[in-house]
Amino acid sequence: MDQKVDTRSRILNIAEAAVLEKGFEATSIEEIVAGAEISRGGFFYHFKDKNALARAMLERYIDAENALYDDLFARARELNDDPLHCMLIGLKLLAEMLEEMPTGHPGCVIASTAYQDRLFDEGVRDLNRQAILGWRKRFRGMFEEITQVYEPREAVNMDALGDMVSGVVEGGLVLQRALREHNNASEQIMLFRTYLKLLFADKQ
Amino acid sequence: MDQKVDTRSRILNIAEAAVLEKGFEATSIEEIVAGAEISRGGFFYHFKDKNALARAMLERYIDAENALYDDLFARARELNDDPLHCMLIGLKLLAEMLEEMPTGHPGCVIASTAYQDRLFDEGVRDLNRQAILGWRKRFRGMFEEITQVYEPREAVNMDALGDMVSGVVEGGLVLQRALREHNNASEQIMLFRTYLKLLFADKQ
DNA sequence: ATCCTGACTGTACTGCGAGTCCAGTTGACC
DNA sequence: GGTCAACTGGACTCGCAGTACAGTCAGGAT
Repeated sequence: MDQKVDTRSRILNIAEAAVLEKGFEATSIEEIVAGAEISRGGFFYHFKDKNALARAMLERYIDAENALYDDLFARARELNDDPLHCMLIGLKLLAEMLEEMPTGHPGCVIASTAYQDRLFDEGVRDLNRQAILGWRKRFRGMFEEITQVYEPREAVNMDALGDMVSGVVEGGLVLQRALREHNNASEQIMLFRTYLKLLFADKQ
Repeated sequence: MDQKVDTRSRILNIAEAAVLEKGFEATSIEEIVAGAEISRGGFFYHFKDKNALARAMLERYIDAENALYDDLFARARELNDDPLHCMLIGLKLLAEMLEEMPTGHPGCVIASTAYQDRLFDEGVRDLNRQAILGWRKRFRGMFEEITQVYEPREAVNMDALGDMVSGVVEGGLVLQRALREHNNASEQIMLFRTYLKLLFADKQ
């Protein structure tokens, strides 16, 4: 129970790698079971269909992403107590993290899921939606803290600004994937960081 | 030859609507031929396989998008000769255009293709890449014109800033699609517009 | 009038992958 | 020794992509 990873997790690991590399539809159950060294029957024992697999993968991915953000901004907070600088440091850390991934970031499952959503059931779609709404709330909260200290130079909708973090990451990953370049996402985050510096230049 | 749309275009129209609504994989040749009222043989007469269809669709989509940008910024230029204001007006027009689409923007084929790229051959992938590089060049050119008149408050990489237009649109469309909201993309564009206003605030 | 060609129709076939069904095996723990 | 969870293995259906090919049909070219 400690030495060998349990089968379900092994399936998820193999599937995640394959799906991030080539997409959900292009990944066959055949190759997943081959990679995990189980039988087709074994796969369907754990997941009633591909939809259930997608759902489990998405849940795991979202949890990991949230844990990453928690960690990143906690570290940033340790370095600087000012909410703006905390945000700026967190974004820098995020950008660095994306750059350090040798093959480039695996690519956000959110976008991939969004564009193939007819393949999935309502549960999967809703999971996706809730994840983005969660990030909106997280970042809007951080931006509201900033506005208590800094006067924004231009009026902006805080929900939209919160969404922009996710949007810039997603958009950057799309570019990176399509262009086959390696640091578009981190560059885009750094540009967004500059935006925040310009927006919150003056203390209240 | 005038009255009825030729079969190839009819196939592309039907396919485009279906693909934008539910994705490429989820669209079967069966339903395309049913919609276009032709036989399966007829379909394969025009397109050797689904890949050729994807390629033709992408070509048409990219041409349309480029024509749209040409038109938008030409109109903006008529309204104001200053390169910054031309850019700001063009983005406003783009945002308005996205909002006016009742069902929301169909969703950019670029992102969709990027995340399913293993389904496609090198030709399709390259088409995608070239399109984004074209937009990078277009917007970088516009930003360089702006910097000849306005001093940017912060140093930014002009290629990355050019990419940010595409990235913000793509990212916004991903959010919109996943959230099932209607104006995220236009909101994101307006936020990016504010960024430019802050970045190029002072004349040289 | 005839021939040719481009644009199809219609049918029959292969092959792959998802998903179902189910009978049987194996190892752990109670 | 019995029970149960975690499988294996094989046979089957179904939908869809793609192949193959024979035949039809309208409209020029000669």
